[in-house]
Amino acid sequence: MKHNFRKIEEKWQQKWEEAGIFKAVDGSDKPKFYGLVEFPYPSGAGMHVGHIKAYSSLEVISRKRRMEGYNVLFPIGFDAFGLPTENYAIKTGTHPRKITDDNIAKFTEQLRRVGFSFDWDRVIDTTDEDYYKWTQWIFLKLFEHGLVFRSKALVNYCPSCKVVLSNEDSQGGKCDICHSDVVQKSKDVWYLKITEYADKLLEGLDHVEYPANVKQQQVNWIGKSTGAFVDFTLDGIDEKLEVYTTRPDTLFGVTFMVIAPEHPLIDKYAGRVGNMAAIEAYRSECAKKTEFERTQLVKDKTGVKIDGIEAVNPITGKKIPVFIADYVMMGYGTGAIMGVPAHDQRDYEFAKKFGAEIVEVIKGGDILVEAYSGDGEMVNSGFLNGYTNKKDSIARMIEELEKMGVGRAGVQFKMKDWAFNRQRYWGEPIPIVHCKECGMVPVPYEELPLRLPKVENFEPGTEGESPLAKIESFVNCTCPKCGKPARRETDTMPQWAGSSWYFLRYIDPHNDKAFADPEKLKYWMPVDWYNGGMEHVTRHVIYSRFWHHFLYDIGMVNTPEPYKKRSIQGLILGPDGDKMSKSKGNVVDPLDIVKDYGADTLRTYVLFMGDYGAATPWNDNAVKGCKRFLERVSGFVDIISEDADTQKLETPFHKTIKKVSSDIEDMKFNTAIAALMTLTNDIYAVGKLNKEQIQIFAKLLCPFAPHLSEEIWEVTGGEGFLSVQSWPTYEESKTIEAQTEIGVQINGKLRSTVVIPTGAEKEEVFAIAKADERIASLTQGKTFVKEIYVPNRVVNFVVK
RNA sequence: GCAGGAGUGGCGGAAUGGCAGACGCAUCAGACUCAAAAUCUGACGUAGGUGACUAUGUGUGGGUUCAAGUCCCAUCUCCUGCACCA
Repeated sequence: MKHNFRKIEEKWQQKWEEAGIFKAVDGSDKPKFYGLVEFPYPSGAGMHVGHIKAYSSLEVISRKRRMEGYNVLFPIGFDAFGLPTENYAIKTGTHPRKITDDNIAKFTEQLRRVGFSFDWDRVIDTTDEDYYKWTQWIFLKLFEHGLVFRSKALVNYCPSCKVVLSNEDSQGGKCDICHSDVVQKSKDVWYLKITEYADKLLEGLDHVEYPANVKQQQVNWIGKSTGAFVDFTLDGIDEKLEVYTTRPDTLFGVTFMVIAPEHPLIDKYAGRVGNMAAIEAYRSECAKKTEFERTQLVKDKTGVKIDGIEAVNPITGKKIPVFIADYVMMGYGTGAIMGVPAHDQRDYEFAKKFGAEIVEVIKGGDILVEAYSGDGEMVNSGFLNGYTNKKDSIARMIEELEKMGVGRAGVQFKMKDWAFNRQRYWGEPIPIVHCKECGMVPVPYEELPLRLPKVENFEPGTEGESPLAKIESFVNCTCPKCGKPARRETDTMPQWAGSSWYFLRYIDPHNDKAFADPEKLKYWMPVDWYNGGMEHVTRHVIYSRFWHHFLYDIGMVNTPEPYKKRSIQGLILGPDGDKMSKSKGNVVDPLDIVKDYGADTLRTYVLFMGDYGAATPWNDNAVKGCKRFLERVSGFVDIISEDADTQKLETPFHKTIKKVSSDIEDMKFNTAIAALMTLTNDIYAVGKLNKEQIQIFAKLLCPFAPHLSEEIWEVTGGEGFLSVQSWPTYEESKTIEAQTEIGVQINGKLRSTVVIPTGAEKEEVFAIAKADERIASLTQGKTFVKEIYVPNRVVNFVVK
């Protein structure tokens, strides 16, 4: 049979759609499988081969699950709010709604042509008002439960996009969208209190199957540390200066304090400060630097001593100087630290430069050379002298501090609250009204969705206010509480809002009474397997876990963790080994591959090209190799025979069923496909195969190359769709060959191979090996010291 | 600096401590062809040998073991994430 991929791919895509065989069934009594892939952002560029690889893993697993008798939910949708669309709208003067609709149509067409077995009845679009109604609903629930607050803060601001960015969106000091430098700006910001869930997010990791590096990255991101808050006093002023430290037991070694340049203490006591001019100069210098510069540059410690203010060590009563320095961040801990130069390298460098005293309190290092942060005996530390265990000395110090009322055990997280507003048009409006009388008032639930007004001009204001602020009819409203005139919030939610709960909406996408029916949620959740990219580990995955934990706490979902298992796909690099990018011109368009080689070839290649989790360069020739493989499979149809010779293939078939089945579960798609290629070579070596065998082969190939497999199933007289036939099974006993070739080593070096009956006794194997001509001649006149046999693998004779 | 991962032919990559290089690509030779493409057959880590074979070989240096790509110690390089986090 000729592999006419153009004809058969169109044919089967149409048939699948007409028959609706990939639709998930609500209320089924079959076991369920919920396979999830990260829904795409529908950009104007269309799909990328990376999307194909990202979806292919769960496509294969979902197809296998269906054949194994599961009720499978394998949905797709579009995460369509966001800046790229809005920027394109501004540039072209086209409404983002139209751009989004066009792009979704384009993506949909592309996805269909690859033959993915998505349930197309459940497609969602985060910009659809029936969808974002529920995004707003969840926001109001968060608001109702005190997890939303507003605060003036230094924020990451992108001057080019004119938008406030979260920490997650400005990693490395660059805007995630346009890559310009981010600056610090003071703004009113909506925050979601994700930090309140830091412990739950950390603890939840113990109950999910994520790859070790993914877990580790989330642990680092959350950055929990335990320690203590200690109150220093200021000499002659009735004021506390609170610090956070992980080593309160080094309190006897504190010789100075440092506060962040932005610390409010300075302005409060400006009158007492003798060198305010110098301090102001230093502060404005710091303000010019971005956070990136402040944290990234390897540089000398800088700072200024505050004249006229001294702190008092609560334990020793000693007076110590106070500095401002930019190595202390306002955003972590209390914005103030106690300087322990003997045991903290940063404090050490600072002390050296500014001439502060260095007092050793832990023995074990050489404080003349560098700070010592290891363990050791406590010295110069009053009641702590003689302690050698860090845990004990910390516990004792906290006990003392608590007794004295000047300190307490505490926990800090690196994770910060989630900045949750953007000054942009193309996002979910934040459903809050500002009333002079009542303050911030939530829009009543029954008024949702709060729709985006129609706008002609999407340009944000020069000071970064939202385009919505210019729409009087939107802004002016009445307070839902007191009925007096009020103003609407004009900021919108960030890109990450819609994707924080989308997997719940797939379960019941058309429900207009709730975001999803509780019974359906109970049946389908949690997501059994979620595949996506490494880049979302500290953003989308954390955010969505947070929302889901919250929904669990208010009784809206039945599990705390949304995703049971997470896997990560590796990047597809350009043929030159560089990351694919338009500017390098090394981007491969999946539709070109579909046109030239077929969807089955594309699907097979992206999984065969290498380890699924690793970054692998694209190789056009290797694509042809996969095409050649499928053509050889196609040729099986012409060599069907009910000849007895085909029995030679029994063992290879059972072996392959076993290997393909387990490799798919382990995401070792490359070796699964290799096993099918090996079997193909075996089949051509025999020269024929029977009908049962070709149908088994088609089933094994079906998750990878479903169009060709369906075609083979049909032309060999298979009934119905192959995609819903049962997955082949194997018998362990039939995966074993009657005879096995094993290696024979002398002193660990391979010298010969012999054929033994599989599972033969040790003694028999030794006899066969010794009878081998080469072995016999090499061991002639030598003494056998030791004889080792690894069943069905290798024999090793140790001789002298 | 901290954490995680990876270094295997010309290339992508396989190998529960047990015959390194499965499978594919590229290359070379042969068949078919007027010829080319496609297809089929064979060779294909490196060095030596006509040859059966011999030596050598998984970043580097040690070690454990009858046996190491795999385990241990040290070291170099690369990738990914975090990073003055007190």
